[in-house]
Amino acid sequence: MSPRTVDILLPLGLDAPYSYAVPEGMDLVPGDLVHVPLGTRGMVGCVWPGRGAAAPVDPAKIKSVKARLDYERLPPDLLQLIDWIADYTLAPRGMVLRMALRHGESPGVARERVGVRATGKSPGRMTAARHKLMDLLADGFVRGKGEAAREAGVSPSVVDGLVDDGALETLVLPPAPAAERPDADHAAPQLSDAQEDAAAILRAAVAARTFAVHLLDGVTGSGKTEVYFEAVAAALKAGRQALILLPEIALTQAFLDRFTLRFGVRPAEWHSAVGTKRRARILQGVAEGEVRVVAGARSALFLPFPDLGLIIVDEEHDPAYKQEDGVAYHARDMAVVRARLCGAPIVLASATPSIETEVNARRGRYRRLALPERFGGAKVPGLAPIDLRKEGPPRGRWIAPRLAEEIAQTIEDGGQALLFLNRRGYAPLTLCRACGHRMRCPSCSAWLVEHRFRRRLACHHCGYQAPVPEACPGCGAKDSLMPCGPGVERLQEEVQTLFPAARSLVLSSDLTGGVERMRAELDAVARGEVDVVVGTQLVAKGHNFPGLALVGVVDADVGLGHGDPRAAERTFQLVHQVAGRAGRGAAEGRGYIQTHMPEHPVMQALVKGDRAAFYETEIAARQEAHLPPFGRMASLIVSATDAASAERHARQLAACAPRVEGVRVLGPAEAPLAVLRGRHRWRLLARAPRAFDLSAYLRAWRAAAPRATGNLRVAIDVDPLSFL
DNA sequence: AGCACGCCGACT
DNA sequence: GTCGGCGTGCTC
Repeated sequence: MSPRTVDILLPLGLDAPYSYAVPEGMDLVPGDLVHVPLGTRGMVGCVWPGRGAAAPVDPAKIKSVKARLDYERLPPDLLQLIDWIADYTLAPRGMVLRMALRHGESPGVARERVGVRATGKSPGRMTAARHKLMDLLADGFVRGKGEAAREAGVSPSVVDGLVDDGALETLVLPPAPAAERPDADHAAPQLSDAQEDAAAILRAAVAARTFAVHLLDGVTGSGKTEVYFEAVAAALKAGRQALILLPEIALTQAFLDRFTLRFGVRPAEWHSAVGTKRRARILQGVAEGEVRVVAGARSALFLPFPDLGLIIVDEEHDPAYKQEDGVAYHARDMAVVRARLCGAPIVLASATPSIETEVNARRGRYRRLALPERFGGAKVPGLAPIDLRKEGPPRGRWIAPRLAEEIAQTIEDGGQALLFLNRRGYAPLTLCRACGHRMRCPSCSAWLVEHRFRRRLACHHCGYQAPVPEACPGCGAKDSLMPCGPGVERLQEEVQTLFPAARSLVLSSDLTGGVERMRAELDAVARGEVDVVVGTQLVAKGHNFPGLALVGVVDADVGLGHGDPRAAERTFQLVHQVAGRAGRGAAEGRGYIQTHMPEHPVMQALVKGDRAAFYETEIAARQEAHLPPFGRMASLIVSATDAASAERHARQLAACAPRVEGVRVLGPAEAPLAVLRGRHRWRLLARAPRAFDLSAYLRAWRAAAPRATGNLRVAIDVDPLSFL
C-alpha cells in the first residue's frame, strides 16, 4: 500500500508544492507548518491545498514529513491570498509564501519572566539602594525583576543581592502578553457631524461582516484617524481583529500617541525596526487571536489573522506601499484582495487619493466618505505661486526674494516656517570647473550626491559612498569641484546666511542618530525651539507642527516635465500634504510655491487649492491615453551585468510577444535607470484594455520566451508605478 | 534560497 | 598535478 502524501509549499523560488509522505499517525491540514527534508538540509514548509492532478512525481524521490510544527496553522484566507498574489504578479508561489513565513523563523517562544516579591524578612545589611528597593516592594506585590530595579532606580544586581540575602524571593511570572488589549470604550471622542456620519457607516460595515471598500476622503486635519478608530472600536467590540496599514515612515510616535489616547494601550507594532524576538511574539499573538489590533507597514498584510474583521490602509496613495523588488506587489491593492477573501470591510484613507482609488470611488465600486472641513476650523493655506522665471533668486541661491521676506516676517512674528525640498544632501551634482567632469556612481547611471555633514559623495540608488576627492578625478585639477543645484543641507546654509539669528533644522531620512534623534528633533520643533525647518518628503507625513505658519515649496518642478503622468500625481500629493502641515494650530497658515511652470495644470490646481480640478485634468489625461486605471499595464525589466546581452535578450523577448488584439508591447528601451548596481537594464511595457487578463498574457509570453541564461534577469511588474 | 556538481585558471 | 573560482541546475 502506498503511503499518503501531502502537497507542501516551500518558501523558495518554486511555483508548485512538493509531495511528501505523511508518517503514520500524523494528521495534516492545509495551512499547517511542517518541517521537511530538502536535499541535504531541512526546511519549514506549509501544507498546501491540493489542486487536483499535479505533475506525477517519481515515488522513489518522495521523502517523509519530519514533524508538524507547534504553530497555529495559517488561516485559509491567507493561503488564498498567497495563491492570488502569485497568480497576479507571476511571482513563484513559494516566494510569496516566504513573505508570510519570514518573520516566524525564530520560534515564538514567550520567554518566562522572573518576578520578585518581598518575603517579609529584613535584609542582613542595609544600603541606600537596598532601601529604595525594599520601600518599593513593601506593598507586597510581585514585580518583574528588571521592572523592580528600574522603578526603584537601582541596578538589577541589587535585586539579585537581596534574593541571595533572602529578603526577596523569586517566582515565575506568566509571559507578558504580546500586546495589551485595546479598550474600545477607553476614550470615545467628540466627533463632528461629518465625522459621526462617516463613523456610523463604518461601524455598520464592520457589523455587516461583508467585503466592502470605503474611501475615507478628507483634507489633512479633517479627522480621518478619529473616524477609522471608530471602525476599529467596532471590530474590537465584535471580538474581531483589525489591521491598520501605514507607510513605514508614518508609524510615528504621534500616531501611536493618538491610538493610545483612544484605546488606552499601544497597538502591536509591525515594521522593520521591531526586533526579531518581539516580532515572533506578535506573530504568535496574532495567530492565536490574542493580539487584536496591529499597526504595521506593508508586510503586516501577511500576518496570520484568524479572524480579521477590518483593514485600514492609511495614506493609501503613498508610493511606499508598492514593493518593487522581489515580489512586486502593491500592498493597498492586495489589502483589498485580502479583505475580499476574508469577507471584511476595508477603509482606504487619504487627503489626496490615488487616481486609481479616486476613479473607483467615482465608478461607485468604492464608497466615498467625505470629510469636508478641517477639524477645529483651521485652514489649509492657499499657495501663492512664485514664478522663478520672473522673480527667481540670484544665481547660486534657491529662495526667491518674496519668499525670503515672508520667512523674515514669520520669524519676527514668532511663527515657524517650513521649507520643503525633496532632495537629500547638499547638492545633487558635483562637477569640475576645469574640465566639466561630473562625479557619477561607478555602478549606477546616476550622479553622486554630496553630503556635506558627512563629507562624502553618495549614490542614492545603490549606497555607494566615497569621500569628496581633493582633486578632480578627470583632469587632476585641485579645488575645482563645484556643487551644482540645491539639497536640503545647502538650503539650510542659505537660511543661515539670510537669517543669521534664526534657529534652523534639517529633517531628512539620512539624519544620523536614528529614530531617537528624529523623535527628539520633532519634539523640539513642536516646542517652538526651531524657527525654520528645512525638510524632504519626510515632513509631509503625519507630523504635527502646531506653530507652523508658513510653508515654502522650494522647487515644485522636481520630477515634472519628464512625461510620466505619475510624477504629476506625486507632486500634487506631496505639495498638497506639505501645505497641509501649516495652520493646523490656531495660526492661519500661508504658503508659497516656487515653480518655472506656473501655468502647468498641477500648479494651477495647487495654487487655487482646487483638488477637484487636479483630478479632472489628470483623470481625463489618463482616459485619453488609455493609461491605468483605464487600461492595464505591466513592465518587464531585462537586466544583466553585460549591456549587450541585456539589450539582445530584451529584443528577443519583444519579438516573441504573443500577438493579441488590443495588447500593445512597447520597447525595448533603456530603463529609466539604465544601469543600477552594475546591472544594465532594458525595459518593455505591455499595455492592455482594462478588462484584459494581463497576468495570463504575461504567463504565455514568458513560456514562449527563450530562457534567461547566465546572469540575465527578467523582472515582471504588473501595475508598475512608473508609466515611462 | 542553499548546496552540489562541473568545468576552467594559478598555486604548492 | 591540486585548489578553488563561480556558472548551472536541483531540491518532493
